[in-house]
Amino acid sequence: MLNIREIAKIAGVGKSTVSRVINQTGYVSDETRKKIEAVMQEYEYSPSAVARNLSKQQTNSIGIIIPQANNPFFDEILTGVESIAGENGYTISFSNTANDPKKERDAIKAFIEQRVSGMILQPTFSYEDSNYQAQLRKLLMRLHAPVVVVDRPLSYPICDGVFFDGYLASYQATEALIKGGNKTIGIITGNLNMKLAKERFDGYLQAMQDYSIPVHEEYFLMGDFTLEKAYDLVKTCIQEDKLPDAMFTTNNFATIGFMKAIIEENMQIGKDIRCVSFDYLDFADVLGLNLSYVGRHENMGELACRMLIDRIANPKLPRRTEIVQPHLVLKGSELKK
DNA sequence: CCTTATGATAAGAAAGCTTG
DNA sequence: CAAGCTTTCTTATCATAAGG
Repeated sequence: MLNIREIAKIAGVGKSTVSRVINQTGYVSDETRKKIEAVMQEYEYSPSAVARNLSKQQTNSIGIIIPQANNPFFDEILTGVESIAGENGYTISFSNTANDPKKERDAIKAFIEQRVSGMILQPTFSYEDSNYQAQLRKLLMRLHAPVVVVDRPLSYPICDGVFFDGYLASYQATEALIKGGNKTIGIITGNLNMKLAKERFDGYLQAMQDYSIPVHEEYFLMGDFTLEKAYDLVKTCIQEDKLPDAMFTTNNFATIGFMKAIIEENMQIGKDIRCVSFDYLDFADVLGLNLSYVGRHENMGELACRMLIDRIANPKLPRRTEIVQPHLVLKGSELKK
């Protein structure tokens, strides 16, 4: 494989000139530029990213950290980041933390060593813990690159962020179930110590209150955003014959656990019980479930990546926070016939 | 003396080699 | 045996030259 020096020799110019052609910087006459381009094409020259990174002391890559790669919602974020990064000439490095703060720290350290140009971080479940945040802050200082936090807001924000109005989303989802004619509406929550889970519960409660729908505590299924827990809770409900008219499932795993239990009992969503889910599951369409859901109005990954690239180009911008709005999609599973 | 154009050189990390 | 130079490849910076 040829290097820049050999290309320069063949073209009969200095390697600085070749470098200027590659990077479209500085002064190069039209004539020499064409000549160099012809040589580069003929010998299929491609610059060494290794040497380029060494020289520039950075990699033109964006690090992305996601807590749970098997959740379709996080996949959506990842896909969004990747597409915007690609359009702008960045590559991405990916790390999955499985919600483990230690793994997250290791991932950030690896990105520090890689000299990433920026990082998109979706923190672990510990995101509200002040110890965790103090450690995180220290590490992020060492990164010397901008960071955008996604989906889980730190209580002491230290960088740009893209978040979601989960309260409003839950309100709208619950409202859809109410307008769908359901009299008793249950909810599968996450751990309510988490702000993210709490606001979804609060949005539900507010909608119920605004429409004067009585709430029954037996329909509050206190879950933890896992499939197994949601499954167990719904199973118990069915066995005790205490299923409400409709269920609002507040994350993807709650939805899947719920569906598993329902399908296992030979019940049909839309017929035996209504449902609106938080976030979109494409396989629900494949199964013909007509599952209504409240999704995100914009792709949070795309938004975060644009924000990060802006910040890399312009480090002195004031700190920015964007709140993505909900997007309700009704397909029929909310209607009591 | 400024603009355009080009080449020489240092810097960047680390392994391998040479020299004292 | 250790200090120091070379090598890898590219970019950024500086120096230089020509032409207006």
